[in-house]
Amino acid sequence: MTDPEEYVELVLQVVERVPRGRVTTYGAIADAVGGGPRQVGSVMSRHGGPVPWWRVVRADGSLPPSHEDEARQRYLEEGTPLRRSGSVDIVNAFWGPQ
DNA sequence: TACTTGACATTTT
DNA sequence: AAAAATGCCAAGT
Repeated sequence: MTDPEEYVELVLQVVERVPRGRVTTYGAIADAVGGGPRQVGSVMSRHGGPVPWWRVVRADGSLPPSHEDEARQRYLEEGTPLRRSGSVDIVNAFWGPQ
């Protein structure tokens, strides 16, 4: 059941489903596809290239520690609600797996 | 089998 | 508000 390859596909599909201008969290994805948030993050680091990885943020709205600057540009272009703290306004921008 | 590591989360200092 | 400590899950060594 759920081979590693399938698990990766599930995660990537959820990310692709995130609407423009919204974001989701690793925990939400983990809750939807199973496993733990760390596992989701690991999958993203290995196979998150071709998907809008900037729409996936940490639980408090902070950006991934590896590509914040890139992600911030995307947010400015897409009109994602940002906070003065430099993080995403997770309260208004959060999108959960439907 | 045991220890270490990692795009995390939550609670406590 | 920011940093450290603890818990969690799976994979690699």
